[in-house]
Amino acid sequence: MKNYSRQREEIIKVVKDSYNHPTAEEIYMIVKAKDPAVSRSTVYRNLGLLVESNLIKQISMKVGPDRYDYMRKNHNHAVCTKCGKIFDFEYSFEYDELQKSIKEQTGIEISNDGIVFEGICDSCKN
Amino acid sequence: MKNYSRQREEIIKVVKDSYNHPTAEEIYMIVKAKDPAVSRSTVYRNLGLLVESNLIKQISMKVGPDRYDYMRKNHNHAVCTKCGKIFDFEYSFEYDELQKSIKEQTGIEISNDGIVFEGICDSCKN
DNA sequence: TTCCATGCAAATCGTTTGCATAAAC
DNA sequence: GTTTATGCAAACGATTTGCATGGAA
Repeated sequence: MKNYSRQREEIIKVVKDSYNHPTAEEIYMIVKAKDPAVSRSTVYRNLGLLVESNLIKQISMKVGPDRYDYMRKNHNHAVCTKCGKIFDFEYSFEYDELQKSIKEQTGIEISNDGIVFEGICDSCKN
Repeated sequence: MKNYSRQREEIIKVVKDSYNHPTAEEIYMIVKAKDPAVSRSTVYRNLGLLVESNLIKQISMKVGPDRYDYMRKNHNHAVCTKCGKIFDFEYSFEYDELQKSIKEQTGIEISNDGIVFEGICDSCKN
């Protein structure tokens, strides 16, 4: 992410303005509406860069394509493993203790948003 | 999963005997060593069925193919988002409270193994 | 003898890559 | 003028599907 680009600027804007965890394809469609010449690879490439620089978060699940989330205040994600819908929620953990325990047992250092909660959502339960 | 099949039996056995969270491909290779005629689709199809009937657990990550885990006692998974390695660990949460909170805020009902912890492992930190 | 599971190959889906061109610095 | 980012199309990896066949109940 060394050089500025009009496309990247727009991609950031789109993710930032989306509060529904869009997929790469959805982001591509929105950007394309404004700039019909944009290519899918540009979207993928930039999403990758933005994730690396911690500007956005990438959420992978069993079901469907990855989704992206602009980094705002601390919140967690609960994912429906049937339909792939993502819900935000807030909950304060004993992070310190949990982190320490995981670190000791596995060597892995997790962050607040390194926890994904999976389950079945209301509408899929029927 | 209505009818018995020799192939399924072997697939279950392989996952059960693997303590390293194998991928579908890895499972396929092991089964194929015993039964060269087995097909990849059979492995995929059966893994899907076994996940549905809660005999095994499917773990998806940002990196690489899904991995499978035979259902034993309660343990959690910490995934390295760089190399995809999965570590087991044990930690007792305040599940009831957490579950209730998520349920209230999102409608999602999670189970113990519906929590995946993501971070960077020791060897990838270098 | 009626389903259900299999094997094979082709198709699909999400994503990445190679390469020539265009834009940033 | 030298990078770096783009657009396109082709390649890719993981998984799913359609269809004919073989095995289970």
